[in-house]
Amino acid sequence: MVIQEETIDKSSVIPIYYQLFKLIEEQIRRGDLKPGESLPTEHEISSRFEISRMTVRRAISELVSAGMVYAQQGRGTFVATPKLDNIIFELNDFNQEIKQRGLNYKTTLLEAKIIKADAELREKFQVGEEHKRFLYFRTVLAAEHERLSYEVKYTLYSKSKPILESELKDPSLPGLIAAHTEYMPMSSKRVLQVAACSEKEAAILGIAPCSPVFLIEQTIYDQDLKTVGWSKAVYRGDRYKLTSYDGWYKKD
Amino acid sequence: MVIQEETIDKSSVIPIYYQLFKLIEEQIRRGDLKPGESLPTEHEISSRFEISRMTVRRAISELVSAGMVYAQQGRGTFVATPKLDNIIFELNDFNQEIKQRGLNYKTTLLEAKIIKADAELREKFQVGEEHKRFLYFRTVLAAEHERLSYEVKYTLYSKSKPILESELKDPSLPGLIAAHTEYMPMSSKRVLQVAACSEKEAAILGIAPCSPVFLIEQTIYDQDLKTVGWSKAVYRGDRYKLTSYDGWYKKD
DNA sequence: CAGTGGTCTAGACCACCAT
DNA sequence: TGGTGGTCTAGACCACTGG
Repeated sequence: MVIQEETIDKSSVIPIYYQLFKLIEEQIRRGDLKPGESLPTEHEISSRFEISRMTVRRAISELVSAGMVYAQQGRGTFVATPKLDNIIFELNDFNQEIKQRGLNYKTTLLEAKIIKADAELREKFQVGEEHKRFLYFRTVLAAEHERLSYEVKYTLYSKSKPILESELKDPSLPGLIAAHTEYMPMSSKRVLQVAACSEKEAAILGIAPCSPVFLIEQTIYDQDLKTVGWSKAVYRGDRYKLTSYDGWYKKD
Repeated sequence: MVIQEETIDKSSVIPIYYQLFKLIEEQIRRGDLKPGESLPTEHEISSRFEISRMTVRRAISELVSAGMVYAQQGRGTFVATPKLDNIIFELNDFNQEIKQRGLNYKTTLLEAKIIKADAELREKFQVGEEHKRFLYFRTVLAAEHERLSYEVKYTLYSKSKPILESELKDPSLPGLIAAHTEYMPMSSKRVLQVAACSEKEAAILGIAPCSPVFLIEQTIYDQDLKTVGWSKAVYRGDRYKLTSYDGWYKKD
């Protein structure tokens, strides 16, 4: 497969590896290089453009990262088939979309208190009798006076700097834990389910009981995989959705 | 910050860059290197281990990919703070979990036919009067005689190799399109919502009407972003969930 | 200005694959 | 055995940051 030579400018401020990456990417997108076909060898590209093989490898490694080609030692480098059957839903924050719409959103703190550890909480946090106290608080997010989500959060309690109400309204539980406990959140697990909301949740969100909702439970761990935080969030099913893009979109 | 020297073995079959990557990763996990702290400079690591700076850079680039450090030109390289507020739900196939449980699952083809394009379909596929025919089919996935999901799928129809029933049962619509049309799927968009299932869907899945369900609509595009396939899938809310892990898990 | 990371070179040796 | 990608070297020059 012939790669156009005239589009590499070695004196450009744009890195050579990046120019080459874009060049090959474009050929794949246009269909000049089809899935399963092989790229020229690294040595061949290197000598054709009179650039170092290491620079060629840098360009190819970018293509590999983008999932557009794959390399096989001893055989060659080949154009990949777009994988469209993966599902990857990603968002920085479930509420980000709401915020980005520029709506007038507001977080309300419904309740916040120190509670005694009961058996269920100790089970969740895998702690014994020595931990008697947890911080417990509940928040509601609303936009344009419509309530959108309801969250219940728990963390291990440790006396430290006083916590401001504004901090409890911050959606980031890991951030709160990092700032106000001795623990450093290192990883987190989330489980997303659909559910019919309870009467209590329905009343808080102002929707009909049994309406379908997103339910996200988050568990936060420190570096020893000790549970240091837990939250359960309910999101109105008619106001949230997740969108995912797969394959080879151009995003230049 | 001191990095242990004795753990790099230049004669090992394990690449040097990988040993160094693991070495620094471990120090970050253990907390020897804390978020915000700087790594030794590339030159310093290079000379301390008596390895090339390019090799050091390779190790650091792996750490950057893992999200554990970030580099700033002219300043240095720093340990990142784990980002736990992202949400990334990922699965190769929404049904993969079901299959992995080793359950006896089965896909049933409910209906398959060539249909005339109506205005709604032409709108969805952004085609004019020239496309009169679409392939339309519906499938149900069951495991252990319990119906789990229901899917409705459309593709542009083009006369080609005959399609086997087994191919219509395959969950991959992009695969079917690649194999039996002139189009090459290159990208795809999915929207996930929660919904209360309709009476028809409830009857098919054997659940109560208005039960909460996952609803995933997928649109498949070719390289020119022309729509070449569309599907709508309904998944029982009480049988599916999405799990996401964030932060610095070890997965050795 | 000195020090940092970013790019690039022109080689080298190796493991792996196909023939 | 020859060709491929994987690793590694010992330099070089640059752009950017900070004092």
